[in-house]
Amino acid sequence: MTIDAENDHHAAADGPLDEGQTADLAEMFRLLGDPTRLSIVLATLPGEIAVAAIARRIGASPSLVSHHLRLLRGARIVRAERRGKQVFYSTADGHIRDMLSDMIEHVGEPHEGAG
Amino acid sequence: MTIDAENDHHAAADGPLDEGQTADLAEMFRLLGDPTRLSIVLATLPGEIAVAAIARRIGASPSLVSHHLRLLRGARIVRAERRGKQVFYSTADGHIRDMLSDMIEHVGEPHEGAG
DNA sequence: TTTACATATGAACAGCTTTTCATTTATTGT
DNA sequence: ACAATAAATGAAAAGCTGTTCATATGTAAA
Repeated sequence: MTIDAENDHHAAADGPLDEGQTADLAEMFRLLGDPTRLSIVLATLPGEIAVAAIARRIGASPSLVSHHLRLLRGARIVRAERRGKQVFYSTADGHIRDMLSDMIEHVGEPHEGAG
Repeated sequence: MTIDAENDHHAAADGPLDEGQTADLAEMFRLLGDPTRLSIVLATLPGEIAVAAIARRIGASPSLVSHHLRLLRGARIVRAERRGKQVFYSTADGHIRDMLSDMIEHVGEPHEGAG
């Protein structure tokens, strides 16, 4: 056995990524693709922040923020840590932070053909 | 006046990005967040490719691919060029290509805490 | 235990999206 | 003009998602 199941499952040569990786990447994009949820993630970028603070910052109800945080936690985009009554959220790891920082830079830069 | 309207519009200090930029970024993520559409974009990454070729590659109907391509064109994620009967699509510009390349690398790398 | 606060969860509604199928437009060759 | 191929479009169906409101859980202090 030189190849394992992870690389094989009847891959349809989707491009540089196999079907599973493409699905994973899409799922991540999907979660970042809602403005409320993206704002929540961006709010966790500078450092730990509690649910109510996120809610105030982005102008949403704590309930809504909590619902979204559950999805983001599930996808390991954010990480939770309880301290007393509050739960502090932060961006899950360096990958996510780097990725988002790159994206944020890209958004600021000018478009081709818009000169 | 030291600040202009672009930076002011009663901005709720959303983080590093203003409300409009956050919405734009979310819209882009949203479009990449569907597996079919992401596969289509990935198929355009290596170079120009016609609609029917994309359809074959990802195993979807030409009609479906065309519908998705319209959305991707609208968001300037891909660019179209007709040559004869066929329409060749490619990734719109360097930003998008860089961003996606970065993402693809990130997807391949190991998770923290999954050692 | 009771009160108060912070967060999480469940159910339901409204609106949106993806997909399919049928049809149409564009282009080339006979 | 006609036929053949490639792509685009429109309408309708089926399923999914974001949001709200009401309620529950966890935590700390009185």
